[in-house]
Amino acid sequence: MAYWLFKSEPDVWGWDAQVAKGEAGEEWDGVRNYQARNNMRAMKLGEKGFFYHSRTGLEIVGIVEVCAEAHPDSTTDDDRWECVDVKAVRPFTKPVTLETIKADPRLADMVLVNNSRLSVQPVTDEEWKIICTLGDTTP
DNA sequence: GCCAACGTTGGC
DNA sequence: GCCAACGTTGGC
Repeated sequence: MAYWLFKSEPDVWGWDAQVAKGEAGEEWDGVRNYQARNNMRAMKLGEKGFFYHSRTGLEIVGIVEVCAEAHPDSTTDDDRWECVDVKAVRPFTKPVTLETIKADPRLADMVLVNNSRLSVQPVTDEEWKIICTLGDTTP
């Protein structure tokens, strides 16, 4: 069971919008980066990921679950691009800010810290547990 | 709003 | 196949 992190600008697609989609979930479309796409191709049904607000939020606000494995991105005719569907699982009691993550030496190797431009990233089991604890939610 | 970092494109 | 130019992302 792998863990992931999805990044989005809250003005464009935020946690509230994700929650509004309910159980049906929504395509994580618009990704035009091979590394991010490859990460989505590796995702299995039921795997979980963090939902991160970039640019105007800079914090992890909740947990989403993969509810459809990789399929063609409906927002383009270019067959190189695929995406998964995700649905909101639960919000964090306390959002975990980038500042908090950077300040924690145990999280120094996170992709979020070292490659901030990658919009879909893997998260290790250990990082997952630590951040869930910081966010006051069950892993 | 700025700008550094990164990824992609395209001419050679 | 290289690399300069360009566009985009995201933290500040």
